Amino acid sequence: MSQGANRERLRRRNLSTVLGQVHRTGQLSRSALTRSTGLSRSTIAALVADLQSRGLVDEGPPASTGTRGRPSTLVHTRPDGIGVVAVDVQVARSTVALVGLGGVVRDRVHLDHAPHGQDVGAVVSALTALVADMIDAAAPTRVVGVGISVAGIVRGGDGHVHLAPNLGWRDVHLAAQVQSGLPPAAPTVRVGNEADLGAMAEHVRGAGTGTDDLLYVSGEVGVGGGVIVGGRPLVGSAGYAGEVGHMVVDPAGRPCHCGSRGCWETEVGQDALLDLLGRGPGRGHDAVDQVLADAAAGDAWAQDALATLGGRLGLGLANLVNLFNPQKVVLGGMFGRAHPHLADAVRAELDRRALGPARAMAELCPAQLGEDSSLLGAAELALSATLADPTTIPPIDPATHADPSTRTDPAAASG
Amino acid sequence: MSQGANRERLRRRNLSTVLGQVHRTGQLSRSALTRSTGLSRSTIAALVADLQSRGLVDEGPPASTGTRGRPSTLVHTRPDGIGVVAVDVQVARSTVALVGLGGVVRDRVHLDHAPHGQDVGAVVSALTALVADMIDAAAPTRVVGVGISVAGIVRGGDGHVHLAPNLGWRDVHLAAQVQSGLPPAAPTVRVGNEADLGAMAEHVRGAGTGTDDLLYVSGEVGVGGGVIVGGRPLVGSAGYAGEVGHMVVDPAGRPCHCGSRGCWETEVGQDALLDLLGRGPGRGHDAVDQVLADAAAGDAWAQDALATLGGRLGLGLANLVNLFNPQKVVLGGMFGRAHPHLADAVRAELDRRALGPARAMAELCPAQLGEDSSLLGAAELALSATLADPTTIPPIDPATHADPSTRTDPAAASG
DNA sequence: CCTAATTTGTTCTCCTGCGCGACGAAATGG
DNA sequence: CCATTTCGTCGCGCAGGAGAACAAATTAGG
Repeated sequence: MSQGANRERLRRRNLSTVLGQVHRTGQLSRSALTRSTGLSRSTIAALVADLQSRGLVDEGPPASTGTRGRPSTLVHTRPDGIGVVAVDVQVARSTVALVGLGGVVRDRVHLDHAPHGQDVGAVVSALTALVADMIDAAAPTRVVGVGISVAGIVRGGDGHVHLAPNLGWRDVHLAAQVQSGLPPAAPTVRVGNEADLGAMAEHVRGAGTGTDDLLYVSGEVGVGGGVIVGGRPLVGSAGYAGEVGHMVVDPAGRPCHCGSRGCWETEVGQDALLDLLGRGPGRGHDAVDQVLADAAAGDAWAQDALATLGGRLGLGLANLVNLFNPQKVVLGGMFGRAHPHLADAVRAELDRRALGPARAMAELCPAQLGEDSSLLGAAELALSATLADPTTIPPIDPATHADPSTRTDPAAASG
Repeated sequence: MSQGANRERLRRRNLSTVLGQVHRTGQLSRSALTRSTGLSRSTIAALVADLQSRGLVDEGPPASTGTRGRPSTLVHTRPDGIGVVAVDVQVARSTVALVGLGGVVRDRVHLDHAPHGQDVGAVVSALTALVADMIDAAAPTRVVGVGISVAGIVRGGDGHVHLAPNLGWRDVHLAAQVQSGLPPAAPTVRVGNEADLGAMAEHVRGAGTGTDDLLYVSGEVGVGGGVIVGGRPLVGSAGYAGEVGHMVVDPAGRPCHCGSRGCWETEVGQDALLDLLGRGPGRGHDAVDQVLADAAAGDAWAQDALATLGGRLGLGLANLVNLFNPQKVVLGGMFGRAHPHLADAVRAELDRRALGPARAMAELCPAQLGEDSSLLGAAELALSATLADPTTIPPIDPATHADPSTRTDPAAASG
């Protein structure tokens, strides 16, 4: 249950703390590290040197801060140190990207899918090939993880996709399939839910920076949710947590594909918006953008529809605010794009439904990372093992000449 | 943000881990500690000796386990070492108890309240006096904390009760008031929500032992909820999290005292049950017990009413299961007492509404601690600071003769 | 009843890893 | 140009956990 802490774990933890901070901020002085960690200067020096020997960070020239005293050395992520391959699987097309430590997208490839459903195996094979290519092309950057974002019900432990309705997937062992299509020395493949990963990304480098309790709700065809609790993602006992889309908001409401009735996403999903305007549930994304354009141009009908949607959105958000007491409520996807037209209605409903103190501290804001949020979240997922234990990255020993297999994943043994 | 770990904190953490395990299990061998913590035998010996010197634990004679080899020394909580005063504030009467390390209730006093509302100040003063008496009477046990359970919206940080509808309280600085009524040397007073504390208690020593992700839902006049996520209580950014009672399950439902409509607790609270049977919203608790007795005696109307209530309960629980993906759903209060009559209807609704994988792993069970769950949770709350940092308890130095002020709280400085 | 095997407690030494103080280096301010 | 401030580096001290060696306490088996 509770782990004891020995020297090894102590060092690991401190390395993890320092690397994590550099990763988040990208650039940070040693003295800032001493302050934020409470560790001494000599310890910080030793930790940074350790991380440097593993090729994870580098020190740059000190930058004057205008204050008195000797300026502190800057620590930054090493551009070609390590990286991960992040994959965002979407309906129309998927994205495969090489993301470096610090969250920089260094390379990006798209894969268009056939318009009306495609064999799951074919999609997975094509993606796997792209991942393999990207790992190869990344050299000399060592790829330490692969993260995949899927809009569906994903078991965290083994990356099994139980159901991804919009992709038409059911019971796909995604992580295992991709892993088996990669060379044996390839890094571990992990899979996460799109919204959970979006929440993570917004928490680390988006609208939720510096906020340890946030709620991310993303509107697409369905509605996805991700929760950060105390700075950590809420996963539940098997990684299924955060499924906000099927929260019942009206027991007698419209039937949902999940078998229940009156699920939130039947009320605030793409089709619900189009239905409000009498436009059929056709090609969702483009039609929604049309509504947003209309509303922006002053179309009262579109504005009304969005306000109605905002009310329904606010109803569900009120429940979630009561349950999670977040500092920020970040709206992503369609809700983020429609934020200007929704916000007033959402806030009004929150005022009506959510309990006073929890309501008062929950700040509503749109996502900042846009299309990239799930992709960057997938990168965070892939990086998480390394961030938690930087000692899995072997030191670059100048004596022993660089072994090509160094690019493999030494983190596989970690739990 | 992320704390660095130095030697001091390392030791603190290890002491905390060991003490926490002894506290939970009450009795545990040294060798079990080495296994569960991963620390060496010599380290465990040193840690236990340290805790022993602070009067927190003691070693008993080794008990043969039937296996080969030398039997391991048993470590148990020290009966008269430290304790906390736990208070459970309820409508009709409150309880003040002295609870020792290990969760043993060593003394218990009740305070009956006037039938129809009483001045808040009078209640608080009376409780404070009882707490002070109990601290005095506890000697030589050192009282290291005071924990109070209240059915209401409580700010975790400073123990401010924003609203406790059933008590008729609004904006009561409960922690501060009680604290100011105690001697200056008295330990810190903390306040928590009844259901959050109930969840904690069931997690530590009730139906949720060994379960790190559980959901506790308690039915009284209203409906309270507490969530344990990854072994830790879900508090949110200000401690307001877990307010399940005002989850809207029917936007056009009955008006709730909170100002919203169709809140879950208007559908499954005590009055909702009585309403189903055409019995007015009178004296809740006794009337509910009568319904339960009727149902147990075979009264079909009562059974039907409970089944209907179970369906509504299941609806909300389905939402929560989707959101939190718990391993266990623990029903407390009225729901726990009515479990035999509710369970089938709840399970049926869960099957219909909750998503497959999350539903499959969520086990429904009644609470085990009954009336005492919030009280024991309050004790856990009061103990938490000491459990997190046992070094706040000074060693009992035989050289320096026992200082009477040792009974004060050295944990006040902890964050 | 006695011996072998096994597991644990105890003690001792070793060594890692962090804090601290001293000193030099690099900036600002007057 | 010097005082002041802040920071990096180096050396030392030390806390605390690991591991080995030995003693102790039990079971298994004859």
